[in-house]
Amino acid sequence: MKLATWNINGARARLPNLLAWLRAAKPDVALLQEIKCEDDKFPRLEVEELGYNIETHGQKGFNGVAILSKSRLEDVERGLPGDKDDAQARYIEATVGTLRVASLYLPNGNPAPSEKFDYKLAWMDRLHDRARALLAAEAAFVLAGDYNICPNDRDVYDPQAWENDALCRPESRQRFRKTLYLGLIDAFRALHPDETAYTYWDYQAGAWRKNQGLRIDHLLLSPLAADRLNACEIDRDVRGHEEAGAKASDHVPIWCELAEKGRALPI
DNA sequence: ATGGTAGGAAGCCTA
Repeated sequence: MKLATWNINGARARLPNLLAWLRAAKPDVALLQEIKCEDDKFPRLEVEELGYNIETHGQKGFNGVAILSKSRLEDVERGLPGDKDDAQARYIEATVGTLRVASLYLPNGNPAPSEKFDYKLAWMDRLHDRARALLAAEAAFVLAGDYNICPNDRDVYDPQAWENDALCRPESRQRFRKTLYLGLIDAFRALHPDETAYTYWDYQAGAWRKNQGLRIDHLLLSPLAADRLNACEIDRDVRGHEEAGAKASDHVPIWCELAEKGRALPI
């Protein structure tokens, strides 16, 4: 199965781009972030016409996440556990076949330090606890989305210029590593250990033209999911695609291909 | 070069 994640930066403004990409890339599961609308405003009919089931966790104006799946979605959970007062729509989880998937939009956290940075770090601690609970249940799972984290300097076009940004701060990277050290793998980095590749280019200052990007969108796989990992790639060209007059998102899709069943280990 | 661009809301905020 092909599982993709994409921060589309507005589901309604980006509908032509979303439909064109779904037709071309044909993911079995697509995890979306920043739909920027309430659940009843999501362009449901147009996406359903392409054969997708849809579950959203939206809010007015900002944030908002969704899961699209060609097969049935079960046991949908909205919101990241651990703070019942958190009103921001940044997390949705569901089961597709035997796989648990989450679409997550991790807080940006700038400026650092600030209340926003504290919220980011607390959110990362909650994500760590959620990953630990899923591991304890021995589930095959993928936690994917816009992590707003550059894991290493290799993932930043200008590490020195970004060293005090919330996306690169040691506190942010430490928490990302802590979750990886539970036993999850960063699918792209596992298959492309030395490659410099980005998933985001700012709209401003000609960042795309100058290839001044960041790798901040990630697919984290549990051991049972990682055993099935065949490929992981970034749809980089999408950054330059206008569709029917709609500008590109500042993020591009990243996807992985998972074998349907566990493979024998190549010993 | 301390600007630049975009989406959604609504007469700014978030990224």
